[in-house]
Amino acid sequence: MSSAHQPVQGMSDIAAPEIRLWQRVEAVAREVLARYGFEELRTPIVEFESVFTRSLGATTDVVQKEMYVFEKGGRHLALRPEGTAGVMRYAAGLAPGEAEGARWYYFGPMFRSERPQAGRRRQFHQCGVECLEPPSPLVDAEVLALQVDLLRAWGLGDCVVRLNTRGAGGETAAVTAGLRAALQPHQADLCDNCRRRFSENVLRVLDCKTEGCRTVVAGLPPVTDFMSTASRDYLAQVAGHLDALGVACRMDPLLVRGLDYYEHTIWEITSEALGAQNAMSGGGRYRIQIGGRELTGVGFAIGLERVISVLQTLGRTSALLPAPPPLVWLVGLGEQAIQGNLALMQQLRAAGLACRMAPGGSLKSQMRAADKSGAAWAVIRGDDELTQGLAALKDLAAGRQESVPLDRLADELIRRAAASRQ
RNA sequence: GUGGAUAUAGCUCAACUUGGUAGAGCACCAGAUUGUGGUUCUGGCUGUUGCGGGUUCAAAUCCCGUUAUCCACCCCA
Repeated sequence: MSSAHQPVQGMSDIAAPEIRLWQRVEAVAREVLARYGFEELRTPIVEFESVFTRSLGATTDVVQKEMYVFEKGGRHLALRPEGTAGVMRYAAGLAPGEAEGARWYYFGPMFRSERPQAGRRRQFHQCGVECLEPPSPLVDAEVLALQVDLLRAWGLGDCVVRLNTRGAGGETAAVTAGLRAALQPHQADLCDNCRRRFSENVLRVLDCKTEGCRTVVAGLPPVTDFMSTASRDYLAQVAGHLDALGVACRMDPLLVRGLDYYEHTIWEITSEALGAQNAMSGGGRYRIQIGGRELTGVGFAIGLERVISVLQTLGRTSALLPAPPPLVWLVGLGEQAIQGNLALMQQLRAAGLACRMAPGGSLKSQMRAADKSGAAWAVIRGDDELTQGLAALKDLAAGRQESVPLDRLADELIRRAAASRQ
C-alpha cells in the first residue's frame, strides 16, 4: 500500500541540506557553459511520443519499455526520457540556417520507468549540451573539452573520459556485420545474455561484465577496423584537437553508447564511486531526422544525481558549498522588545544581512534556537535593556557579550558582518 | 520486466532463530541555572512493529498476500 507521505516510486524530493549542493552544481555549470558560448534552452517536459520514437530509435529499450506515455485529447504524449530529442524538435522549427550554429544547454528532469536502484531513479535530472554547428572533429573536441571543464569546476577533474567512434551513419550495418563475423567462432564462450545480444544488439557484447565475454572481446579487432578510412581519420583528428585543448582522455574501442542517433565521436565518463550504474555522463555526435529535416550535432548529458552522489562519496562537497553568510539571531522578551526586534530584523535584512528570530518562548529556548541555527550573534532585549535603551549583543562563538545603545545597534551589526566576510 | 534482501519511536538500530505486556543510543522537551546557547548531570515524551489477512489462549516474532525501500540483472545519465 502506498503511504500518503511517500512520493511515487523512483521519484524523490530534494530538500535541504542536499538542495544547496544541487544549486551550486547548477550555478557553477552555468558559469562554465557561458564561457563556451552556450545559451540555455528550456523545452517542455511533455512532447509528442513520436519526437522520441523517431529520434532515439523505435526499438531501443528507452522507447519500448521505459517511456511514460499517455493519451490526452487523442494525442499520444510522453514524458521526456532524455533531452536531445526535444531540443532537436525545437531546432527543426527554426528558419533554415538558424539552427545551424546553435549552442544550447539545458537542465531538467527526465523520466524513465525503470526499476529503481543505486544511481537510477524514475525521475532523474540531467544537464545537457547540444552544439549544432557544422560537423567537424574540432567541434566535437571542443564540446568534449567543455564536458571535462564542467567536471573540473565541480571538483571532479580527475575523472577519466573514454573515447570511441561509431563510424559514419552509413557504416553501422558494416560494423554490426563485421562484429558478428568476428564473434561467430566464439559464440560458445559467451554468456547467455551475450548470445542473445549477438543477434539483437551485438555492440553490447563489447561492454559485457562477464569474465568469459571479456576475454573473447579482448581478442577482437577494434571496431574501427570495420569502418572507412575517413571515419578512422575523423577520430584521429578529434584526438589531435583534444591534445591541443589540453584534454586528457583514453581511447576505448570497447565503449558503446545505446541510442540509435549517434555517429562518429562518442564518449563516456564513469566513476567507481557509483554502483553498478557507473556512467556519470555520456555524449557524442548524432544525426536526427525530424520534421522533414536532418539535423546533426554533438552533445552530452550528465546525470546530476550521479554527479552529486560521486561528490558525496568522495567527500568533495564542502569545496563546492560556500560558507553560509553570518546570521544575526534576535532574542526578545516581552511584547515591546519583540516589536522592536521586528523592526530591527527588517532593517538588517534590507542592509543585506541574514537575520532571524524565534516566534517566542523562554530566553533559554530562544538562545538554544540561536545556537542550533549556527548564528554568529544574538541580540538580546528584555526589560533591563528596554529601560536603559540598550540591547545585549552576544558573540555566540566567543561567548562574549556587551551592551550596545539601540541607536547604534544596526550599524554595529552591519560593521561586524562586513568584517567577518573579509 | 526478472532476481535477492529489507520494512520496529523523528533518525540509527535491538528484540524475530526458540511466540508470552515494545527496548537502547541519538534527537526533542523540562529541570539543575526564575535573564543566557554550546559541555555535564537528572527527569520526561514519542510506536496502529509498512499495510491486509491467516494460524494461535497469545504474533514485532510463524504463514499467505500486498505496497514501498535497498541492491543486482536488463538497459541507461
